[in-house]
Amino acid sequence: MSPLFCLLTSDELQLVDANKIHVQFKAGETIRKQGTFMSHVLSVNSGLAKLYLEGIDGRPAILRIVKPSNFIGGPGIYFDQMHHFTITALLDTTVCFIDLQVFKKILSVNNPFAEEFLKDFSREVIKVYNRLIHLTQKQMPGRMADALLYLQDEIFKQPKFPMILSRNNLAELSAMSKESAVKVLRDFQRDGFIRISDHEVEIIDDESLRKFSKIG
DNA sequence: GCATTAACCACAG
DNA sequence: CTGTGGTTAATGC
Repeated sequence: MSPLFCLLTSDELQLVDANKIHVQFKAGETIRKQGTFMSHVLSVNSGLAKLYLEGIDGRPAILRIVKPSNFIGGPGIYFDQMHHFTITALLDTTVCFIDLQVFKKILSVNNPFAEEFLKDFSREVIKVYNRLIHLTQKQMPGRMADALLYLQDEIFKQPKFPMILSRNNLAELSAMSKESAVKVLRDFQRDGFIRISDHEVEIIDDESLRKFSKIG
């Protein structure tokens, strides 16, 4: 469960417990769809999922990878009760759904919890601002370096990790065509920055990738 | 002009 | 899904 829920009283925790359900998703399945009614807030228990915007012609732009204990609310909670992004499972994934009305009810009476929720939400907004800058003002190698470093630093926390994302997924994460993603990754390999074997990526030259990330 | 960047397309494995 | 090569358009010396 997300650390957010540590701030609940035992009564509130019981209320949440009574109004939540766990669901198993297979890799590739859609967990929530952009534009549909938001009935619950989510917490990922196991697995990995991608959270993305459906842009022009439904073309995806990945906002972030969601990992276990991540809480997913979204800007629709207090606006239009809609999902403003789609979430699909990258691996077999279990998700805990908490009734939205119950969640809002607790927010209205538990101040520390509400503050922590806002803090969490604000952090996400700031991250999106940062991504916007990176994606609009960097060239392809810089954006791909960002994507790889993001996976290393924030998702897997180690330089060697399973190749969970297809070339196409990496392209969606770094806002470029899949062809360009293939070419940039090939260049990175040729220059010895990374190694990609079967189902694993290894970041060999962290330093150079960070330089690319910096200069764009 | 000439080079660079990056998308789009067609196509092959 | 992955990879290649050619074409095209925009932008920058």
